[in-house]
Amino acid sequence: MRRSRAEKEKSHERIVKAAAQRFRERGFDHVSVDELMAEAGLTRGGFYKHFASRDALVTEALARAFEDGRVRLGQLMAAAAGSGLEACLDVYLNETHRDHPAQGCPVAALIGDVARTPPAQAVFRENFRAYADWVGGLLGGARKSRRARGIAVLCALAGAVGVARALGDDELSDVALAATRELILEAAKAGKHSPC
Amino acid sequence: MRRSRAEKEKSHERIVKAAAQRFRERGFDHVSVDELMAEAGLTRGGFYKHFASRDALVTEALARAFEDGRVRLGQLMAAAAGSGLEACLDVYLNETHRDHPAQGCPVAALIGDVARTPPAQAVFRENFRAYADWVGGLLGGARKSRRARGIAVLCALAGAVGVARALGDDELSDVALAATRELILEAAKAGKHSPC
DNA sequence: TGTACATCAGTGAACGCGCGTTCACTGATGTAC
DNA sequence: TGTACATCAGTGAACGCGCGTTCACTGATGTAC
Repeated sequence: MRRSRAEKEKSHERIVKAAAQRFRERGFDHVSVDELMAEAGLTRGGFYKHFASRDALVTEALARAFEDGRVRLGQLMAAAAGSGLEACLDVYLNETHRDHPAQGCPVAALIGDVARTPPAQAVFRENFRAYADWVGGLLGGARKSRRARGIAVLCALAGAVGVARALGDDELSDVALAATRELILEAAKAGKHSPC
Repeated sequence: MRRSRAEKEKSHERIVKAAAQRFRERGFDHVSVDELMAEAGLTRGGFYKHFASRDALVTEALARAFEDGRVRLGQLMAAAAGSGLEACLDVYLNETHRDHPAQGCPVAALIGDVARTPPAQAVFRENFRAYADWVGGLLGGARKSRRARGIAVLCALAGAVGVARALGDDELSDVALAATRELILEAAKAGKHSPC
């Protein structure tokens, strides 16, 4: 039976929210429309009242994942001891983030999938740029190079968490997180008072 | 009709070789058994004379991809101007590597897939460790911390190439590669004569 | 070296399953008067 | 405010397709004598 506009919007939200989490958890594939609709308390058939295709949901869910990530990062940074770069590293490079991709950074969770899903790349690009600029803002040193250095730091962060997840429960997994922290801090220190 | 043992081995090689390339190119999914058998000049039905299951091929192909990568890296390093860390960065962080995942580093191409494919993780772990130690050997500074720093550098490298691929043709893609080069060089310099 | 038989690499059709998408239908919502 | 009708959110069955896996079959290879 028909539902009110407000209820439709709520349903839409629930689908996108579920997708943003499940996609980060298991990738764009390995999550079925059926499963997402069930998690949103609906059934298969209604999906196309909300999205033109599964790919359309992928795009929207990716944008939502970046938004989630921003919000969550904000919360954690506010709670972290101190602030700035070190707080960011603490919040990103830890086991909780590694073990809970569904609530984590979409860059770490979805680079591989995005590389093979052209329709999602525009959303990825825009949001990656914003993330990188935010990270760049935490760095000292020359203002002009901050965007570039922000990008490099974000690549290193995502690479470390991605590798840590691929390594599973190994001890190397923890080393990857800790060593990346040191790598970034050393580079940041060197970047601050340029030639030493 | 039956083939000789030598021919079977050649067939096996062709399948694994094709798989090692296609998997890096498009991920573990998005490559069908049919396609791989065809690329090896065979037909679907014979697959199970070579592998117990598709997953078994995934594992074997991942190991092969690491081997390929090692060989290729060796060749390119030998041809590169100078050697050591800078040659490694030149060889890894460039557009050719970004645009040809099939011949490239399995860490950059497959971290996401491996994280979601437990049976492949043992192979990944072993080979990642070997790669990281090799990279660590290119770094100066304290011997004890070289493994850890090698791991961090490899994470940063893979993260940069992974992100560059996800960004597609954007200018940010080139920035990610160049900025990661700088990040690693700065960190390596700082790491050499520890506190400055 | 030659012969007879078992083995088995490779073929191509078929099976079964999951999944994205479509469709006829229901009945509450939204709208026009 | 009330009534009549069109709209459309959500349902559940069905369709079509791709893919991993199985299977009966073929004929060259490997082996035992």
